Amino acid sequence: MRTLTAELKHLPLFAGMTEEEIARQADALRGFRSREEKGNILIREGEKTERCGILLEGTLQGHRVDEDGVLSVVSTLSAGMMFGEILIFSDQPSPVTLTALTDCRILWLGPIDLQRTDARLIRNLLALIGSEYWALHQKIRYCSIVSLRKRILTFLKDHEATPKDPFSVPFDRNGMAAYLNADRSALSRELSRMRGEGLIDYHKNRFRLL
Amino acid sequence: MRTLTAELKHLPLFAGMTEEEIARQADALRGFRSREEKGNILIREGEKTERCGILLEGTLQGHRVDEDGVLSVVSTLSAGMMFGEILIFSDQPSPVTLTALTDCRILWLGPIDLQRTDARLIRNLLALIGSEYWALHQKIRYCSIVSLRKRILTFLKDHEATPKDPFSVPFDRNGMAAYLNADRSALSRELSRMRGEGLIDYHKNRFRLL
DNA sequence: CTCATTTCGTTGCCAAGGCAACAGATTTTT
DNA sequence: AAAAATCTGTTGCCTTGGCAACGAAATGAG
Repeated sequence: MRTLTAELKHLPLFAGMTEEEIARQADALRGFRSREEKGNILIREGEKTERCGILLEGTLQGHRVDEDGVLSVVSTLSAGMMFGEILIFSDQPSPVTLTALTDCRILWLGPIDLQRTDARLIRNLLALIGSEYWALHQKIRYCSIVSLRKRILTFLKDHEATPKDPFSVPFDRNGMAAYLNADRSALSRELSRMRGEGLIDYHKNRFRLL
Repeated sequence: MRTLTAELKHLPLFAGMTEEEIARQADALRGFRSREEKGNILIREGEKTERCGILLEGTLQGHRVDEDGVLSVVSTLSAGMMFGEILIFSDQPSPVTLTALTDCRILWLGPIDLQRTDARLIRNLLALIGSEYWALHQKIRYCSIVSLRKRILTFLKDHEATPKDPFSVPFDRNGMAAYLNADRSALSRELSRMRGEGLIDYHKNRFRLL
């Protein structure tokens, strides 16, 4: 673990720390790497965990399936993002199931001994928690919009980097529908209506607001 | 501030700490008390803050109003709960507006210097963040249930302390509707249907599952 | 290349529930 | 206590969008 800190120094968790500090902290944090195949489940809904992780490579998805089998996608994680870091300090079970959407490389951390942890790292950790908290609020924002059209538009606007330019969303139709709590066919229908009215243009997961 | 630690030692944030430690930490945390009248806004959506707080007495509500004036209630806080503790370590703006639903007493804390903060207190803080995170996931769980009836039932089950016993929910009809993302009249209609079918019984904000 | 599998679009049907409007009940104000 | 304001229930109307079913397109496997 004390090797390969080069890959770690660009991670938000280690921001502002020297390689030496990182190596020492990663040691104290009991870090180790693993590979996960597409489809693997990293954390199951309802389970507790004492480890959190950083996604070094690949894509993860946090989701939940209700009694009727309806899939609800809560989050999508891309490289550099962290997961489980909120769980390990409370004894709450995981609210979602975390699955590898592609082959992944993970850096696992924990259990974390706060006494031995750098204040700088704790600050970074808290900032990361803030981001995740924010993402969750976004999801709630979408959920609480009644009209599907407005829900879609809000979602798209939030993903638009610069006005009028095309952009990608990190979902296929199914995923997008599950994230927006909508029926896939209803989503398709509404999207093509919106294209018909000249509001948007799109192809696959690339969109453009007009 | 170094007085009146008696009231603080039962707060989750100070769990497991001696009065002496609490007094020292509360000092380091720049704590001070304030009173807020019913209707006061403590934090406004979109604003950043470097202070967080603990609700010593009263009730707070976190909510958001969309462009069309639709109210969405995100959380309700009762005495002992904390707010804003996630915000102060990230530079995210507040995702909700926090309003006093009744007259309140608040203990304000921050800005927090992590270097000078007890590890025990940080652990407590992280545990509290975990609870809030969990509550947010609950809200998402409700949101993502399509059928209003199931949404109501899930919500009620989560508030039922012991099976078959009556229990209160911390909302009036309007609040409950806003929290469940439903129309108030639709909620009333569904509730009386459910009563008609012998599923539940209720009066005002007291319910019973049958 | 062919067959299989997954993904995406389309459309008809229909029920859930949003919306508006009103009435009774309850609470607060004066 | 009277009046005002707020809260809750009820009901009719009608749109939104869930559901199912199917075909086309795209992707992948053998």
